[in-house]
Amino acid sequence: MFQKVLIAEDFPSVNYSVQRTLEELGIAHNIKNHVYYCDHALARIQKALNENEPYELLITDLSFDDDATPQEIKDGATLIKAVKALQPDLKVLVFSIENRFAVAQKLFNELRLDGYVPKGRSDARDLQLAIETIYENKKHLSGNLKKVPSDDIVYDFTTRDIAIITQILAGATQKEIAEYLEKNNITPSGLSSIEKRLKAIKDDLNFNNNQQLIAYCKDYNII
Amino acid sequence: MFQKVLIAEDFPSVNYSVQRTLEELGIAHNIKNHVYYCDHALARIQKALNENEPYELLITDLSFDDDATPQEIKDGATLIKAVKALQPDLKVLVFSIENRFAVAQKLFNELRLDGYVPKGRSDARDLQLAIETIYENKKHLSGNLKKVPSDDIVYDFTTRDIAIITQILAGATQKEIAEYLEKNNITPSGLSSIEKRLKAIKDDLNFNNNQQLIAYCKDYNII
DNA sequence: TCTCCATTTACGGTTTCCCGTAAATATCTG
DNA sequence: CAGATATTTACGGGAAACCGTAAATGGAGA
Repeated sequence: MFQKVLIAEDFPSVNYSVQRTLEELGIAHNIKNHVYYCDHALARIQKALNENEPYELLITDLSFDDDATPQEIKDGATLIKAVKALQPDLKVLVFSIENRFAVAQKLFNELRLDGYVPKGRSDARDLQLAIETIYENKKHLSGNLKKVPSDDIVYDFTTRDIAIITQILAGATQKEIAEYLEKNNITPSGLSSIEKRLKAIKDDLNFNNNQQLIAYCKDYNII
Repeated sequence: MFQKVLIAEDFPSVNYSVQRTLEELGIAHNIKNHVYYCDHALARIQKALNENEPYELLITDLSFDDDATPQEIKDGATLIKAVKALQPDLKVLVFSIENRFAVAQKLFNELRLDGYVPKGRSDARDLQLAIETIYENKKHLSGNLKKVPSDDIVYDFTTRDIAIITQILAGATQKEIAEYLEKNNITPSGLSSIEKRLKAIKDDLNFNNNQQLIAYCKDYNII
């Protein structure tokens, strides 16, 4: 079994139980292996590398609450990217409240993830199984992930789309949004282009009005 | 310190660490005192009462994931209401991911809650402090709750408002919503009344358009 | 440079929404 | 029951959004 495992998780209430799961797998407990910030996680991995005692596995959350301590890296995905650049062979297991299949799948594809376990009703067992699977050099995508059909096609909004939607939520009219885009050199900026883009998105997602689009964006944490 | 404490929490990853916190406070560990469903919690409290060994404290989550096991009681607030009816002197501490001050305050007022701790960066310590405070017969409202100014005035939508907004999100036009209200005997149902109501809400909340209203509802879990 | 193609903008008609006012209906009060 | 008040609806003008088409613009390649 793994000997050196790092946990990056901002909530002590979760961090503790991951520790417990590791102990049940016979992985020795060490206070230094539990960090509450992404920056600390990266620093510890770097340090371990320097000391020629690299970590074998990183278990990380995806979202980290902001607090008084300003951080360079503010979320798990960015952390994983940085970590993989530093130590490509390090196994990475995500343990997150996010339980949409598509989100996990995206991380597997983009970040060469080794495992994904959503927090949930059987997360302790799930986590244990994932660690064992990864130890055997296999990937582990938890079966407890929500595989909603519509979820597999997460609409990909461009940064311009996001800008438009953000302006809508700021209370701007479409004419004002056109002026805003022009001012910020976001092209195309014409009023007509905005109308067309919104229509195209709504057509794709089978929506009748913009309110539905806003709800969709909120549901999928796009804004 | 308390001797008999019941934990109602659906995620093992959180349940474990609450157990640990209790142990650190010298409260004896017993597998029967950790339940994963609201119905089980109520049953255990009833049983303890019958055996003349009542619980002293209930630590409960607010939201419980649905799964294959159908439940009578599906959320913490309902559980607390039922529990207080059964054993009015039982202390209740809520431990939830929800960290809005207004939500906690509402529970204090309506359910005679004894403590509220949001999951977060210092939740373990926070939880410990809360239990100690409650043991001294005092109320504990965690200082880590988000006290957003706008949060204190959560706009109170009527069931008719919710119906209108739901119809908007179903893609209905205002004319169609009027027909819908009429069909469902929700008064007033006139098109004009819908226009006026939406305008009134937007005026109150300083919004320019309905999209902002939808975003607001999503942010505050109104729909 | 010219042509072709794709993208963007301009324009006009239509629908929906917005918003004030007036009429109609309901509710309350003596 | 009459009169006063409040609520709801009807109506109409105007603004914003919607939507198709045509004109303009901008590159890429010959």
